[in-house]
Amino acid sequence: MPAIKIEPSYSIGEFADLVHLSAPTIRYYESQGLLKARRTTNGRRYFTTADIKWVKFLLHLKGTGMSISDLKQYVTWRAMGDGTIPNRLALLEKTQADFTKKYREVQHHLEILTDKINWYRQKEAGKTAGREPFADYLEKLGHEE
Amino acid sequence: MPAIKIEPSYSIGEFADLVHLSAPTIRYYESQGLLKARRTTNGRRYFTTADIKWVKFLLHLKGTGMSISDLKQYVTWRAMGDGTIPNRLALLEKTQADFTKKYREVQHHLEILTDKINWYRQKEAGKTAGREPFADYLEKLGHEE
DNA sequence: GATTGACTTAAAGTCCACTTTAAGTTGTAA
DNA sequence: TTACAACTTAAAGTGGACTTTAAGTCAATC
Repeated sequence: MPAIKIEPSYSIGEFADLVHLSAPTIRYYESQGLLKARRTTNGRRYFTTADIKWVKFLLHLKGTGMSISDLKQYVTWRAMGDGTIPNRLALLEKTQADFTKKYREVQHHLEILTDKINWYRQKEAGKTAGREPFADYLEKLGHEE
Repeated sequence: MPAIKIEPSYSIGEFADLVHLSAPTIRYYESQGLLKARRTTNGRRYFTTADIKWVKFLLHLKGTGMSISDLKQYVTWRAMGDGTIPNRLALLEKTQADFTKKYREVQHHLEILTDKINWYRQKEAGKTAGREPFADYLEKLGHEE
């Protein structure tokens, strides 16, 4: 029995598959300072389960609209220790506020799209006698603009 | 009293302001076939209230993720008459399906972001003794990954 | 021991949706 | 009538986030 548990390690190709990114994208992220890869003696990158968790979290942040440079700022602060928690918190709160605003906007776009789809369906079914303009239809639904 | 109501008409600059786009963007959209501008005798574009409605609708579609070329396809079918309603309906339904999927994904990203913000707040308040890893915190909330 | 596939780097290329530039024309106000 | 803002065109430039290319190294299999 080994006294210590051996952490699995992954080549860049394996790692890329695990986080559903391409190997060049991983290298690009590393070049941007979003992650750090360890190296084998002959210079090849390898990654651990902790890296997988980190990248997955990064992708969540990215998914809420943070740019690479926002993420880089976050990472920089993170590396500086707990003293920068207020900075990180402020950055995430701003991201959250911006994203929530956009989220409400696209929700409205989706409502209009859905209205239009239903309007076409009614039109196809001959229920509007093919005549009611979409604007009138929207107004009837209370979805102006 | 005039016998007919005169439709207001807008120069490209006025029109751009009304729909919150730039004049070059309006020209670009026209060049892509997304809208048609009428011209004065000396070649200047002018627009009407119908154009405003159309652009606003276009922007809703765009807001749900339709690309310029998707929109162009839609416009082309629209110009061909009611025979293409099934085509347009299918395009909008696909847009809706794709968008709904993305919408759910970003919703999840937002949840993780919110969890992280709350985790930082607790950490700042000294409530986790500065020790509970974020992964554990997530797990407690049932928000894995 | 030769081939194959995965890795290494730096740099150039791609895509989309605009935006900016350049060079010129036109309409209105002082 | 001269200034100036707003318009016209075609073409080139921008930004972000990768992706692709080129040229080479390394490890494992036949």
